[in-house]
Amino acid sequence: MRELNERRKCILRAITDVYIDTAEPVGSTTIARKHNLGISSATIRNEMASLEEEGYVYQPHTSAGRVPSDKGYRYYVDVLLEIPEVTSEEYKKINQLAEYRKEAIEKTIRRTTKLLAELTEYVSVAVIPEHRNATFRHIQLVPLDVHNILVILVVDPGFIENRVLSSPRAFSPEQLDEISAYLNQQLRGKRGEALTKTLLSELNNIVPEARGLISSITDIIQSVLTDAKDDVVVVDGLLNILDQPEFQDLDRTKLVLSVLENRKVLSKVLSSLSRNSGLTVQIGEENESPELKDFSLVTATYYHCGHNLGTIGLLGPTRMTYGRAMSLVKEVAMYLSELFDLL
Amino acid sequence: MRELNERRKCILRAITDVYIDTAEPVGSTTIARKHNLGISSATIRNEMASLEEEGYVYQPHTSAGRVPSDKGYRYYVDVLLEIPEVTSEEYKKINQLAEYRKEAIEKTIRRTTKLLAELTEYVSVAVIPEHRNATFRHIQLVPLDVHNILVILVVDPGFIENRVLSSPRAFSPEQLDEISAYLNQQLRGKRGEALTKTLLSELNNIVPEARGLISSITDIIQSVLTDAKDDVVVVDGLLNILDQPEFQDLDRTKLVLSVLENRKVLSKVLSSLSRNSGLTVQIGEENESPELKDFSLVTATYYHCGHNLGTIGLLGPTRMTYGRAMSLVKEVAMYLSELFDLL
DNA sequence: TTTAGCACTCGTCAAAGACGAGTGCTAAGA
DNA sequence: TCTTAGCACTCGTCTTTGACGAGTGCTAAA
Repeated sequence: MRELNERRKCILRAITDVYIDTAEPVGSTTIARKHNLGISSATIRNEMASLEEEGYVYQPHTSAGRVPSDKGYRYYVDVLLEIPEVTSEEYKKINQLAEYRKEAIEKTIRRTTKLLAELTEYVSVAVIPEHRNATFRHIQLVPLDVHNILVILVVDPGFIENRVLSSPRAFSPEQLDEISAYLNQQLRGKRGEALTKTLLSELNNIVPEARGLISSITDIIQSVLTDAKDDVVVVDGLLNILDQPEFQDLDRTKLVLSVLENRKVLSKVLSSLSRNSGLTVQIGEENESPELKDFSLVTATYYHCGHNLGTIGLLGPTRMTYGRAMSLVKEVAMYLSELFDLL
Repeated sequence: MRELNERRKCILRAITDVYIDTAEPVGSTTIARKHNLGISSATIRNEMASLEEEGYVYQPHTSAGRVPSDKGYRYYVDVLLEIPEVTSEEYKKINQLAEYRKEAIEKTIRRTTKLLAELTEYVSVAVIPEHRNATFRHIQLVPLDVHNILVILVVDPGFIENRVLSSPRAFSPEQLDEISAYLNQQLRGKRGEALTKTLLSELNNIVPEARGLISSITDIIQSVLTDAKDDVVVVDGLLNILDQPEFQDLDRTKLVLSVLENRKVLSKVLSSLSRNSGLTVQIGEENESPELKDFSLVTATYYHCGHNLGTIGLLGPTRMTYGRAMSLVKEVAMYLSELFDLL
């Protein structure tokens, strides 16, 4: 990408700023009036024509003003944009999330997603990491009544799984304790692979009557620790996009909403982004999925002890306020990482 | 409400059926043609005028056909409608919910709500009962590490609460066991009121070092068992209403969606309905909340051992397919009740 | 009591035209 | 060579107009 000269930079920035603000194609006179660059509208028109030739802006129709193209937004984000600080107001709200630190990780992420949606007018998304990288921390077997056993599995970092197992046979608390004690001793800090056949048969030897129960329990552990289930995608503020002027057309909006609602597309996109690190901006057609070609996606990954945990971000029209979105997303991801490191 | 004569019944039924199907005002000729009642359109026009006079139908404008009023729908539901059986297809899907029986009650209800939304083109809603009526079943304290203790509280029917407590002091597993054993022994099957000061001070005597921890734990129990938190309202298929032809106007739709999304209104309406028993149909202005005046709400309560547990239902335009909605909601509520009785 | 006939109402849709925002081009000035 | 005033031109938007038709209520005859 060739450098633009200073004047064209100014004009592109002006076009983008105004368009982000108004959602209307920006004409030469508007720029000449508002951003007094000491330049007439005619000159601006000439420069605009050049910018169009180079693909930074385009005209929706002949007699309209200019709108930034994906390439234009890209240049804007990479070169022209100054990322603002988050306001103290916002900072305060983000830090209030800590009140909920006592909940499981998943709820914290949901709450954070909600906050992002509330602070912006965009759709907030997050992947709650699958447990594939999780390690065993603790298992607890609680006899609920004669036939039902509550299995509580705690994995690192911070996930808690509850399942109820029904069994025709009754087991004594001691038997259950033996099973859980053994598992806790053997598996602590380990991954799913640690659940070997040897281990299993040894456990069966210790409590031979509980063969069936043991296999159910280890199934649960296995599935929680290693199964490649789909990442959980959290979406909040879906209806925010209804307030965006580009979604006045009901049919198109319905299409878009259904794409965002069913989550498959998002799951794919976010999962692939979670391999990146730091702050990422995907603009329009840069998105992997053609369904998102009218959207931009600002994401950041959050960590647990330096370990890539998941992705959180904002999805809006390409005409989004990149600066604010980027600063918020970054701040929130950093905050989450700090929070989880305390766990 | 006076009885209508047979012919008017037929005409009202025809108007309602056709209008529910097409969402277009129904003219006299349409009825004369489709439902050959052996009667001319002119006669039907006369009868329609009478029906209008009595308030069962109205004209959106002078030269339009007739549309059922709330009163008309009410008569239709009460007198004219035959409630169909659920199809075997639907029955099968409902019964597949049982596969998830092993999960906590809350998830089952969420899943059921989702199914209702998928089976219909309406918005599916449910109240997950607050725990106010819950009784204590079991508590388990799991030391996660030196400073964090996982509190697992199981209440009847079938709710499981997880909380993590951080404590500057370390406690031995034995101490934790003493606390939980005591609580389990004293509180089993009891309500929040059982958590008396006497009990608390006795517990403090048993493990005096854990005064702070004990008060955190009992706070949790207290809040889960008795605190008047808002009912959790589950909404699914919110976007289904976008497919309804009456919601083509984007502004109105946005308004409606925001009402349904924020849940306060729904919470109020559903909570008051949960006092009813059996199948309830609220039509248009019959709804407590003016925001729902264009909607009908079909709900049923579900039970646990004869005890009123919560409400589940469907929300659609007044022009909804009452028969199918009613049969589905009823079936689903019955199914849930049976399921929970097994717990 | 029913119904054919007819005048009347009124919403919808498409075509036509006014309007105006914005452009590109040209030519003159710095 | 760069800038800019001027101007003709384009084209989307909004409003007006009129044709169309679905549906009505009323009247009068069967």
